[in-house]
Formats: sequence, C-alpha cells, structure tokens
Amino acid sequence: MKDTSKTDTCPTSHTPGQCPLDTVLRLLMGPWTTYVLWLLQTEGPLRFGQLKARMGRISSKVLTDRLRHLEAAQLITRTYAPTIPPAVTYAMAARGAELKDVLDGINQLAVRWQSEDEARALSQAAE
Amino acid sequence: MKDTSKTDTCPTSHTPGQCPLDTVLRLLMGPWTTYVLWLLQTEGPLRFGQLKARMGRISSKVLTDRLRHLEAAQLITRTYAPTIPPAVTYAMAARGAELKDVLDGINQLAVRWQSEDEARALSQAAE
DNA sequence: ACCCTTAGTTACCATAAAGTGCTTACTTCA
DNA sequence: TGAAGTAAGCACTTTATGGTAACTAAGGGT
Repeated sequence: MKDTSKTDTCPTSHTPGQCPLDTVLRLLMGPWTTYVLWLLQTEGPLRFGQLKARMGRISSKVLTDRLRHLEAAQLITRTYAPTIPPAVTYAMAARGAELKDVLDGINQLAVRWQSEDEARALSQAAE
Repeated sequence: MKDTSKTDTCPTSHTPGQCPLDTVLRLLMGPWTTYVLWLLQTEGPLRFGQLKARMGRISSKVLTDRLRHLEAAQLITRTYAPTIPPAVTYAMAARGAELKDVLDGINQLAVRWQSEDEARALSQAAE
C-alpha cells in the first residue's frame, strides 16, 4: 500500500488523503502495470508463469506486487487452484475492461503526439 | 501493419519507457503532476509562485521539475518575462486540453468505483 | 534419496526519486 | 545600508522502489 498521506496531490476531491483520479493513476504508473493489462486483454486469462515468461526480465517479486494491486483494485481476477504444484490464473475483470477504453484514448493521443513530433523533427532536419 | 490503436493498450514496444502510452502515464504519475494540470485548467494561467502557494508543501525543486517535464511534453507553456524580479507564467497548451478529456474519463471511472466500493462496504456493515 | 514443478515469499542491496536548506541576480523600497 | 521579492540552481540527505538471489510448500518422477 502506498502512503498518500504525506504528498496529497488530489485534484478533484477536497477530502484530504485520497483523490480517485490519483489512486488510479498511481496504480497504473509503475513499470510493467499496463503491460500486464495489455497481455490479459489481448491473450485472455494467463497463469503467473505465462505472464512472467511473456514479460521477459520482470522479477517474481515485482510481478506479484503488480498483480496484487491490480486485484485489490478489482481490475483483474485471481483464481487459485490448490493443486500440486499450484495453478493460479489471472484474468481481466469488469473494471479492467472499463479502463481499457480510456487507456485506449490516452494511447491514441500519445501515438499521435509522437508521430507529430517525429514529423516535425524530420522537417527540421531537412533544412 | 499500422493500426495498433484498435485493441492494443501498448502498441509496439514491450520495454517500459518505449511505449507511447507508458510515456504519457509516466509523465502524469507525479506526485503533484495532475494537480498542476488541474490548477492551470480550472484557474487559468498562473505564475510559479501562485502555483507553489496553492500546492501547499511542494518544494521549488520538485515543482520546477514537474513544470519542465510538462513543458517538454508540450502540455503546458512557459512564458518568461525578464523583468526585475522575473515573472514566469505557466498556462495550459493545446495538448494539455486534449489530455483533459481523457483524464476526465478516468476520473469519472475512479469516482464511480469508489462510490460503488463505499456502498458495498456500507451494506456489508449493516448485516 | 534427490530433484523437479509452480507461485510465490523473504532478505538484502543499489539506485532513483523526493525533500531540505542555502545561494543567485537585480531592482525597488524603507 | 540592507531587506524584500521571484524563479529558480546546487549540494546534500532521506525515503521509496526495483532488482537479485535464496528459500518455501507438497507431491510426483527417477
């Protein structure tokens, strides 16, 4: 859990301590987080090891941490099968799907801005 | 092989920092960043000292850093008047206004989720 | 008897980021 | 004379975070 009591950045809510927007942004910001969501959304439910394998150099510790936070925010679901060895499957939850739309919105902006910047850099280099 | 905006949350690159969406999210993650944008959006152009005063306990160093990054991303503009003492004014730029809409989208989700959680907590407490 | 598997946990370390305080430049006002 | 005021810059300290590696559970295979 992150401690937001020291640095409250709340834009919209005047109740000190937690702004909803900030809570969500903080959740998404760490490295790997959006990548987890993207994988679960495009490939469907995945097990811990499958996620880890697709993410290359991520450590178990950090991946666990990201999954726990996403699960606590109800963006993904965690299904534990107490077999030996155990099998744990993660999948997008309803809120994750809702978030996808707005993330796509940001992504479209980001991609467009980047291409605009590249185009401008090229035209300047041509002078 | 061009349209990545349809389903992808992270288009081409898997490494954190290369993906456009990740770049934007990392810029916003703050602390304080969304608060700066919110202030400039709701109160109009503000000078450095005015921003700092409204943000309470932020240090000049961090505020400067945030403003530089937002300026580099062309989300805000910086206007320097070489008077004595100097006067520097920050204002929303075109891209900042574009971003505002999607941020509002996230904020609406976040607020709704929070109220849903609170309602559920209350109904459980009533049992 | 030992090693393999999965999905983590724990301890420890290195680095990055945030916070604090001091300094600058120049003019006006007391 | 010198204090006040603005927008930082710089050096230093402290906290947060990510990464690495070792270790666990419990049974099945060899």
